[in-house]
Amino acid sequence: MGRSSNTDERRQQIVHGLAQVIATHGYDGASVAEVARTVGLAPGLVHYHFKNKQEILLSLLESLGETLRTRVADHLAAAGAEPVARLHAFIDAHLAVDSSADPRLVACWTAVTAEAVRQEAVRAAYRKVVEEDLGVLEQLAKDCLSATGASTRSARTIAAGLFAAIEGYFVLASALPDAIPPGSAARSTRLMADGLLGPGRVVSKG
Amino acid sequence: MGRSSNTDERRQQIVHGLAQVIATHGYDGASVAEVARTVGLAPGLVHYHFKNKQEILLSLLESLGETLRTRVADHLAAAGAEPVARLHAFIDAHLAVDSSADPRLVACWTAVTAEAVRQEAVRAAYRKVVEEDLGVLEQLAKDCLSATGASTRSARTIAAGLFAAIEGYFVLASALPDAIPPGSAARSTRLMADGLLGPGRVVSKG
Amino acid sequence: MGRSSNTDERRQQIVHGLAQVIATHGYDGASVAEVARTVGLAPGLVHYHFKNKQEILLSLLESLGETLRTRVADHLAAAGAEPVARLHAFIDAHLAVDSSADPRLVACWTAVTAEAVRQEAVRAAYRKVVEEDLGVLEQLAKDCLSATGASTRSARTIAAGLFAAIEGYFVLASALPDAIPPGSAARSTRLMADGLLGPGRVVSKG
Amino acid sequence: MGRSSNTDERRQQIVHGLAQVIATHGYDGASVAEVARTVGLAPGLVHYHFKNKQEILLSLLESLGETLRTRVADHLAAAGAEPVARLHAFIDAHLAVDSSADPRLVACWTAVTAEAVRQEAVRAAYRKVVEEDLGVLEQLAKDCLSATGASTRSARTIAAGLFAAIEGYFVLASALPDAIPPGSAARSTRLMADGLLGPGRVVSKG
DNA sequence: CATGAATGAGCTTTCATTCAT
DNA sequence: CATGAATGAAAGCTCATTCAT
Repeated sequence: MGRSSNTDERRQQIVHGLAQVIATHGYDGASVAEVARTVGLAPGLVHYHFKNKQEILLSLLESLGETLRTRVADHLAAAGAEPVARLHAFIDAHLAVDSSADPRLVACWTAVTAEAVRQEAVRAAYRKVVEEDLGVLEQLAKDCLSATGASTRSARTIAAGLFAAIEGYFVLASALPDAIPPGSAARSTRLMADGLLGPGRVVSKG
Repeated sequence: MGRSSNTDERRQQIVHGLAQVIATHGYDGASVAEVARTVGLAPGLVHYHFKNKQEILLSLLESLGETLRTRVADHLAAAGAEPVARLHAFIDAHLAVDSSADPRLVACWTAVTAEAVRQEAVRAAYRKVVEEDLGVLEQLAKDCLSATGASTRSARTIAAGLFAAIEGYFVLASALPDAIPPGSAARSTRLMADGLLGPGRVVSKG
Repeated sequence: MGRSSNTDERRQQIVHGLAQVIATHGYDGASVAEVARTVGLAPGLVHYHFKNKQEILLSLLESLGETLRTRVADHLAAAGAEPVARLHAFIDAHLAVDSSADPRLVACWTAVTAEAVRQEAVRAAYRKVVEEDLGVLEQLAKDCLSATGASTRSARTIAAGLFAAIEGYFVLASALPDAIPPGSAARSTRLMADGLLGPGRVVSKG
Repeated sequence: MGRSSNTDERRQQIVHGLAQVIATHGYDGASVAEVARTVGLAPGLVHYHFKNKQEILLSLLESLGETLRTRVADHLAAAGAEPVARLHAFIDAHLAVDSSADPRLVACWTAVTAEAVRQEAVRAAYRKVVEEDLGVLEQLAKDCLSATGASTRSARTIAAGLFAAIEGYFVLASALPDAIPPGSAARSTRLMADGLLGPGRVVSKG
């Protein structure tokens, strides 16, 4: 009896709508009304499925995290066992412009990042996603260091640097796409990784 | 003749107010009223000196560009003639945490960047600032490459990569400061530069 | 024949839910959704059993009237035949803090009264309940007056005064409970009754 | 320079508007938009002068308290020194239907009372007004008791009872005006006072 | 130049009510 | 009877911008 629940798909629809609108208008500029219009729903329905606008954003963040996790897993699975190859695979998972890369997601991610700066709850969720990603990256860096007999002390710092480069490419891709020579992001980041892992590698205070 | 115009001073005050507020509330969250309150002016006065809120942002962007230009010039002047030292100076101008570094400016910059994504006029002004900075960086890269007898073809790509890393550190510093090992940003970026300039350096399509 | 209708039971449930919610949130603050949630029903079901929210309120008013009627009847039955004792019993039925007194009902009653001020239909139903109660009170006043050989002309006025005192205690109990010395309401009202019935008793225009 | 401030009169205007609307629609039913329309102001202006709707209500409560204080002072000033006469003057200040009595204010007061039940801040302000009024009433009761050589122990209880009667008449006047014999309220309340002050007067626990 | 009141559009959110299942 | 998703009309509130003084 009763209509069968379609809450999950509705929530997904709304999250998708927010992603669409955020990509071009930013979070503040994404009115609930337009999000609803974008996915063809009545405005009131949005708040039936989500307590408030922030909750949609948190849900979107979760979804972005999930997408990222999947991409990373897929690329790593295809990369084999060689540490550096795996590190490169991680970079490609984030920056390679392949068939499954969605420029809209990048714009979305940078908008979410901007919002994490000023909403505590968003920052917490953002931190979770980032730290998971950073954790994987740190482990990959460790493996690379170990393979050459180097100390793994700097793995975290290396991970942070590479993550910054990736995040920076995202921002640049959103704001000034033509400032990035086409196809250079993944390649350059691999070289930056080489630099971080090389003989002059970072050490703490000496 | 009547009292001398204080327009410039007022405009600076207002721009400064916007910077203050933007750093914590973002651009959308920065109401004209609060900006005025922050610098002790009447709300109406803001629109006497600026056509609209966006114009204040553009003025702020100009001011940020000026600050950046000065910092870079100062660091380069102190760096001497050695190409790699000059490149490191450029990096330090952006990332070194010294007495003249203002975390508020970083937050401000990332907020402005976010706005450049969606306002054409802001993007244009942002592009101008970034391209000037990128231009300097490209030249520094060229000098480094020339010094080793290498082709300068990849200078632009190298500049973009380093700029991305810097921008990424800015974003990370704003959103998740403790994800960056303290003091590591400038050092890591120098290593990334080494990687980009090294033997495996980027080449375009072959 | 199919399952027996449970409409009456459902209606009672819903009315009970409204009473619960009204007591703390007022009528406007009592959303249909929360009323339904309070009694564990689906929101849609409420409008199957009641045309609209007002109808639930009217039903609640009827229920409150019934409760009152019962309390008065019980107290009068236990009071014997002496007129003043019966009047005191009426007062106790409204104000005594005994095991069967429900502070929630008082809050509920005052909320309903407030609503009677602005909804015609509620006022009509409220009038019916009040006038029945007032009618009983007037008769009790008449009996007291007759017993002393006094004119019964002022019975209605006396009844109105006592009813006002009772209603006022209800309001005060809801809004500022600690303004009423504990246990004083019934006792004070009996004294007020003495005053109204006494030698200086009210007379109309002369 | 600049337009001279008219904030005070605007605030008064808005408070007056709320009083008008509240009297017929209750607090929840009084939309800010209608309040503004009632006094011929733009909707946005209301929130320029008041932080939110509740603040208007608190301001109204203050204004009602001031009106009450003035009425009581005026009546007491005209009453002379005789304790019972002064008590009667207090009652008249609240219940006499004279040229300065405003039925709208009564409706307003009952609506505010209803709101005090559920908004903490309103309750606090309401308590302040009521306790000042009750304090005066208690002192008047004490004076009456002292004049007859009786203990003043029950003054507070007497005051609460009379206040309840007054409040009850307010409620009744708002909800069912014709349930009160015209002109009887003040007279009956005086008699109730007689009863409370009489030989059977309230005593605590025996 | 400066003030701060005024405007009105637009936002998020709530909610009584309806309706497909 | 019952469910719970869907609707759409408010509501309170914010704010860039204008303007009388």
